[in-house]
Amino acid sequence: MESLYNPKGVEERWQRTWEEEGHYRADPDAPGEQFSIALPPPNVTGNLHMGHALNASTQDVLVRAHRMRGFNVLWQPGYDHASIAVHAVIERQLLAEGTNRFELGREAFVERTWRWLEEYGGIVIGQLRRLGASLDYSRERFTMDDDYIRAVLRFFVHLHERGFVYRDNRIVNWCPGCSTAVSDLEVDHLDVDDALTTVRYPLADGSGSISVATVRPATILGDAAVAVHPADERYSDLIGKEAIVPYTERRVPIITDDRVDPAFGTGALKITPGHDATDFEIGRDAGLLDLTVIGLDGRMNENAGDLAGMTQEDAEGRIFEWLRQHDQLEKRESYRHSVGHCNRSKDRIEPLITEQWYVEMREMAAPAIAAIREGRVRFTPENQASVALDWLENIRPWNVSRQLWWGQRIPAWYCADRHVTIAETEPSACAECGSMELSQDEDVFDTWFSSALWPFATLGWPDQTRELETYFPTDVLSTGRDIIFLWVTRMMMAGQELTGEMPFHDVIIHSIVLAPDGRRMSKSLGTGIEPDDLIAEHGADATRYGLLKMSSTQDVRFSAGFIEEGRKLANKLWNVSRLILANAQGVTPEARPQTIEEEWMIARLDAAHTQIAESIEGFEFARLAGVLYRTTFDDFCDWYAEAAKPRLYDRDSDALATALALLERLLTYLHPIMPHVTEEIWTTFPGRQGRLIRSPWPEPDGRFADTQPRFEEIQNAAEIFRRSGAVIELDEDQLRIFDAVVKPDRVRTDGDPSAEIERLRQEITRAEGMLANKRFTERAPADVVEAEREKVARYRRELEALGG
RNA sequence: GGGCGUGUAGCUCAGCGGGAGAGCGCCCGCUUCACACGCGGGAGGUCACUGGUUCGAUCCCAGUCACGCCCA
Repeated sequence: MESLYNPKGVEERWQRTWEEEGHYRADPDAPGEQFSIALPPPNVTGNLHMGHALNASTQDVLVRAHRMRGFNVLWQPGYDHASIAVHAVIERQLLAEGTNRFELGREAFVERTWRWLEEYGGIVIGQLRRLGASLDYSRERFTMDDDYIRAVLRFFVHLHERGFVYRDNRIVNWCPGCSTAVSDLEVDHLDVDDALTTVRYPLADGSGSISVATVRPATILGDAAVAVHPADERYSDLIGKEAIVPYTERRVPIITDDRVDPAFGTGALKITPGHDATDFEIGRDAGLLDLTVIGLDGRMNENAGDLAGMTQEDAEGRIFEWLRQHDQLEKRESYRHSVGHCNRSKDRIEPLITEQWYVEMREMAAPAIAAIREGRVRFTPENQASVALDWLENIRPWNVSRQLWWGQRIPAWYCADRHVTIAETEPSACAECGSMELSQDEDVFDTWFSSALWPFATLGWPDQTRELETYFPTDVLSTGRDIIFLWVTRMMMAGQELTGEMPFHDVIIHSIVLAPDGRRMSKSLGTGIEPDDLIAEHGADATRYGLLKMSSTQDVRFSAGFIEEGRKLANKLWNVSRLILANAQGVTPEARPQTIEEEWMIARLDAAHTQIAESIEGFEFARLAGVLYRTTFDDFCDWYAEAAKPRLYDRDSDALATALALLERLLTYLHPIMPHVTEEIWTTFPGRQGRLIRSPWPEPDGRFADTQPRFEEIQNAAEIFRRSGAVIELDEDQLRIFDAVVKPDRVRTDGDPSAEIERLRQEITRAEGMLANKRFTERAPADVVEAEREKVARYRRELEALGG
């Protein structure tokens, strides 16, 4: 064994071996209680980023720990098809080739997409292998697999049968860049510097005018009303009159609506139902006309009269010119406000009226709300449950159609009379009129509509497979905060609706690893850190350890120190193993404790055992890493191994057998978080067979908890000696350990205990001060008071030993 | 506007009712036969601020000031 642990070859070798030997494979017929996790499907086009790596580390700890505890484990991998992202890539390619998807045709477009994915898609899961993620790679699924598509179509048909599905002309978030509608959740609101224009609208009866403020003058052409707040006295005598819309010179009513903010602009709002979401709602309630003047391409459409075909900017220019000529332009001032942008293409969202498929969600939300409230689905950290609840309680209809070609095509067919037939497979005739001339809806489903089925569609649903029977419902879902609405709540709703069960009972929301500057990692700013690079530099074990150690409940800035700590831990473990194994040829691991340090180390492992169990059950992975670090460095290496060294050098067979057994136990505890180095060491034990990955989880010993105080006396004596050269009295056994660990003949001390004496005197003063306070001794709990008394006694003993 | 969260050592973070902690960095000393990715020692903190509750507050409560994220 080399003196420096080099993870490089070791990690790759074990990843290959574990997978080849089938340790990652799930067998639904195997014994043991089930434990299953569905890996949140990464985007098929993506690369492994920090979130993936942290999330996979989290899940792998749970998966490996449960496997060792004898559970029948499935960790299910796969991809989602990333409808918009992939579609956009292909469209960009076509544009560069001087063509477009319509020239190419739907079938060829989809064919080309598959070919592109074969070459460039699906690399994240391979990268997870390098992290040591023990997914069942043989079960990889894709949301565009034939079976999966069948499940998605079944979902839609089911929702249709339940009466939740409808088609409607409503205002949507239209992304001109992606040429599709996107859901509210796919829109980011960013502050934008705009201009606020105040325009005078003459009253139709010639009695004056009313001024309105707008950030989008081009939409004036689509105005259907002017609205004021009902309580706004400034305008009370104008209500019911008509105003004349500039440029088009149409007459529109002046109405009231309490959604108007009297503090915005002049307090009078132009209502343009075709181009603003709030206006659309006001317009619907007031029975106004939905006039659209901007088309899907973002340009003025045929309703814009002589401005048709112009860009909005050009149209605005013409409208300004007209306003100036007619002296109706009151003012124009700079204005900063929040504007929706597509979170894919970053284009400014155009609110437009289009016909889309919607799913009414309220009825489906109710069981998900109940499950969270009743604790049947728990969130960690707990406060994330309220985020999910808040969204579910205010849920809105879901626009599930996307005007794209890459995805599951909506199973709705139309006859010449526009009757709709919804069916899983292509119908031979219109359900309403029997017409045989049918054409299928051109749109595909929102990607999240399909991934909502992930925890069970990957197991074969709607067929009742062995996998579904064994592994569903799954146990844990681990993901990032931004995915709660997009996915977690939707999986809960789909699960209840289709299987009658919540798809998991625990949701872990992992922290976000920020760039060192405290902002989200950003490729464009160059602040991204690639997990692959960390693995190459420090090893997968160190990367896993570091990511988990740095991710407590709050978001955290990336700090290489945590990864380096993991690397040092691996190296430390490697070297203490060298110490033990170098002397242990032919020895069988067996705990035969005969000395204080051995008994104490067993007690320390027992204590660690409890804390490890608590950390895993409570999903406290940073705490888990901390416990393992301290147990390894402080307890095992600094104290136990140092104390045991003389007997190991003497090849004392009891000491060696015990050392091997204790090391084995330590390796087992460390395996879920650092699988490679632990497996590598474990395998080199004399006469070893089998694999650590499949070894049983240790049981605590429980016999030696009372060794703690006697051992702490040694540790305390060592500290005082090292600081001051003063020797605290110890018994013979304790002295043996003290000599082995401290090596007093080699320690150079100043031999000046005065600083130590001063420190102890201060401590005594503090504790005696407390004890002199009657209110403390009377009101504080008895054990607290007693503890202070004991401290004073101990400090006095130590002071005496120092000659103070 | 509503919600969630964070301000603790130079840095990144634990701790959350009874003596302020870790890792990294810094200083000093160690080629001690597992490890210099090491060992030992040390310096460094009005635990954001102001009140309150308590025998006792970094921890609980109220408010203030900063910062972050989400929803509308």
